[in-house]
Amino acid sequence: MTKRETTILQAAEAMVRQGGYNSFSFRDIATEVGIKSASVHYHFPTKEDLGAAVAQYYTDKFIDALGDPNDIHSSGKNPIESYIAAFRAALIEDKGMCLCGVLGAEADALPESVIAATRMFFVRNIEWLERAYLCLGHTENSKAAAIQTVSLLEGAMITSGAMTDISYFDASIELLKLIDIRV
Amino acid sequence: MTKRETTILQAAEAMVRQGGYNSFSFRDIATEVGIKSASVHYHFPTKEDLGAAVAQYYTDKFIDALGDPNDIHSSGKNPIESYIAAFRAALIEDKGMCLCGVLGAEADALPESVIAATRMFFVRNIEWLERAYLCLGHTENSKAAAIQTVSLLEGAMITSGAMTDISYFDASIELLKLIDIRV
DNA sequence: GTCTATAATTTGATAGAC
DNA sequence: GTCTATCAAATTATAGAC
Repeated sequence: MTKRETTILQAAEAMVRQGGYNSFSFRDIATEVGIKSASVHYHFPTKEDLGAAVAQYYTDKFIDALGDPNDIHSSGKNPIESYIAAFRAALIEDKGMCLCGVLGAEADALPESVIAATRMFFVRNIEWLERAYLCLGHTENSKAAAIQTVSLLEGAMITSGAMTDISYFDASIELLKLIDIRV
Repeated sequence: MTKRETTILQAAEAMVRQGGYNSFSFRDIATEVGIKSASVHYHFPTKEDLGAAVAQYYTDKFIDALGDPNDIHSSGKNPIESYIAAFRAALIEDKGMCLCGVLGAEADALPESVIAATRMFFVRNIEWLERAYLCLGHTENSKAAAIQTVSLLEGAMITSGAMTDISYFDASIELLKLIDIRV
């Protein structure tokens, strides 16, 4: 992945997170990056290529930023709280939805490879969360707790975004605290 | 609202729920309904008009189908279970996302009146849920419980849709049962 | 790698006949 | 209300020069 390609993916990420897969064009990306649309096609021949690449780029970046749940736990912190903080930061700092939450909502009309990349976001996040809950002692319900956590956070972003009020996000995630009492 | 306008809104609803606001055109709607695109413009002059109308149509239909939470409770049923069933039916029978969940995810790039109509979906759903939790005895946390419920259901639809596996929806909504123990 | 130029199609929208 | 006809702009994508 060259620097230019990374810059293109960053521009695409911002636009998908604001309005979805069909809300931007190759010209929009090109203008933002400071090149021409034909040059964007050189790096990503079709929009499907670009869509799948940005979903994978976002997922890699997101999972990488989380770090290892066991390491977080070993250092005395709660990995679930770290995970929640990652979503909250994405909502506040980037002022945007979760990229794969948006693509997931539009999934029925997306090209196959974009759907596949979007699905991988959820697979890898649920894997991460399951390991986090396991090291917190949830030996029986770790998979279910993981699914519940990612679902609630995706929904909290949407509710909060639709209401344009971060307090709806914070009110939503309070529900996650109830998972702990189930250990 | 004439029959023709209702038919147009139903076609638009299906398309938004499949792929979002920018995934369909006036021609798509016209073909589906069996008329020409100019005729669609006669009923809904701009796409913003159509978008706002379909969000309001969907919300009215959804809230109306729920009925009154007090009546449900009086008849011996749990209104929250009725609410969950409404979302599950929307996911299975229509094979689509929540229309306002999709629009909420795309909100940053939608026309003002479409965002406003989308926000009303969440306002009215939270109101309904708050009344439901109140009649179940949640006198202190009814608003928070309402927000948590709609967020989790919206997120459960996205996760389930992205994974194309309804079991992710069912695993997600198990978390709502924990709200009861908080009464 | 990036550009100019352009093809082929689609899009939201309007004018005016019936 | 619906149609034909049309428009101007935008869209994805390609060919070929530099």
